[in-house]
Amino acid sequence: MIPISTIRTETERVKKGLKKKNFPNLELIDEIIQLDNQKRQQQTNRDELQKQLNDLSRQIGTLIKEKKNIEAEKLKNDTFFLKQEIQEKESILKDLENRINEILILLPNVPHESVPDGYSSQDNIIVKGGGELPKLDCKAKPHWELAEDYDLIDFALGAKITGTGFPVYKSWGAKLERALIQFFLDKAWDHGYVEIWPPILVNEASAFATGQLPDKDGQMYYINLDELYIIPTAEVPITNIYRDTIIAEDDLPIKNVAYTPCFRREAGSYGKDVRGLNRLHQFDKIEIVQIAHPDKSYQILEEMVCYVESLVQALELPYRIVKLCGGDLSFTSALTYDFEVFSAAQKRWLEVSSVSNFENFQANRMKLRIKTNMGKTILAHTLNGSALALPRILAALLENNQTPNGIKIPKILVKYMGIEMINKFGSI
RNA sequence: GGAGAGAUGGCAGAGCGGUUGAAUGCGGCGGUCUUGAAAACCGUUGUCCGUUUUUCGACGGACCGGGGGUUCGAAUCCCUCUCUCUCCGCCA
Repeated sequence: MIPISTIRTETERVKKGLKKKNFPNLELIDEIIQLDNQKRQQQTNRDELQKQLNDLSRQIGTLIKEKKNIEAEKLKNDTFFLKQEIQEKESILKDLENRINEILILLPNVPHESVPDGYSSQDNIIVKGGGELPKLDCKAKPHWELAEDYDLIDFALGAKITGTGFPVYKSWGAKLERALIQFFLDKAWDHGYVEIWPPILVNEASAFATGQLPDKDGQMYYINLDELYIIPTAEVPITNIYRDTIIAEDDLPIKNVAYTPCFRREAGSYGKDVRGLNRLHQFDKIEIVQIAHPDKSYQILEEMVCYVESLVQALELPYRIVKLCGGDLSFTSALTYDFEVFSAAQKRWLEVSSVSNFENFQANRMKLRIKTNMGKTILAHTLNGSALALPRILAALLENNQTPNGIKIPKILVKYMGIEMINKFGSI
């Protein structure tokens, strides 16, 4: 949620930013400023009346102590109209506040000034590429066929147990999944991220704080009986650790990493894009989260991008880093870099990570603040990134590393797998 | 799931209708003392909103788990929700 003070003091920047995000209702900005003016006016009035009442009450207190009951009763009568007036002002004030809030939660975050204009992924900018595209012969298979050939993943079985989009990993497929999780967690641990193993069900306040609600209501699974949401990403429980807290500047940056399964309803998805591991209802992801001082958050964003890059490099996957344009940016993000990995058999780039700076957008919602060394209390900046999401990494690994003799395990994972190659006759 | 107890400032812990934003202790910060440190002593110590100020600040309002009520006045009384603890039951 954009702080109202930002809207007030940087109106033009906010408008320009929201326009870049293709936000259609820019007139809401003017409306909110007007409402805010009214609200402050109203509060000043209310406070003044409240003061009068408090003064009277105090006087009544002293009078009663001095046994001057008649005078006290007189004063009591005086409070009647005052109270009524306060109540009126109070109710107007509340209405104004509610309306302001309603608008505020509808406004997406203001993008960073470096974010390119654009409407869709077509307009994103490729900032960097790396790794070599594998040369596969024309008989190369997509991962869903390889998964079946080597008995690694059973999509039909998952559909039987649960439904489509809930694959069953088996044998070396299961172990490969576990190896990746272990590798990603170990790597993050070595880079100073404190590991967290959080709940994967969260309450409404948490879902709201990170911005999933109200924006993504309907994309999350919801447990009606207990009014709990099943997390679409570890970002939700991890960032919410710091909801309603004030962190000392010297404790920054806070770096956390968590592995969790993630659940997304993906309502409205269909077609070839959802084949195999490309789009699932349940998948595994390692998420890194940082809480940072506003002055340092963009430097930290670059560091996080570098870190994620080191992961895809370690897995020897061809990748590219994409800077999202305004129209492709998520509701909460100010600047996002996507990582894409090349899936050789599908001949497509698959998104495997999204690294974002939310600036104070989430922090404002969840009242996550920093006590600076100067003694000031300011909103923190929050950042997070996938490091990494497993299914499409797995898809790319299977496809890119297929050989006539089996599927080659990347060197870095050999120690986790205990084998160098998955083949049809057991593995070596 | 059943029965009971409780929720107060960074922490511990008083207050149980009238200058109580809240005693006291610990912690934190500043100072005195010391070659330095410790100890001791003195001072200080939350958050949000608004008004005002060039800044420091000053003033006003709100906040004692959340919401509502009673009252001139509530941390204190009432209702309700949430959470925590203890005992019983169930259980990986």
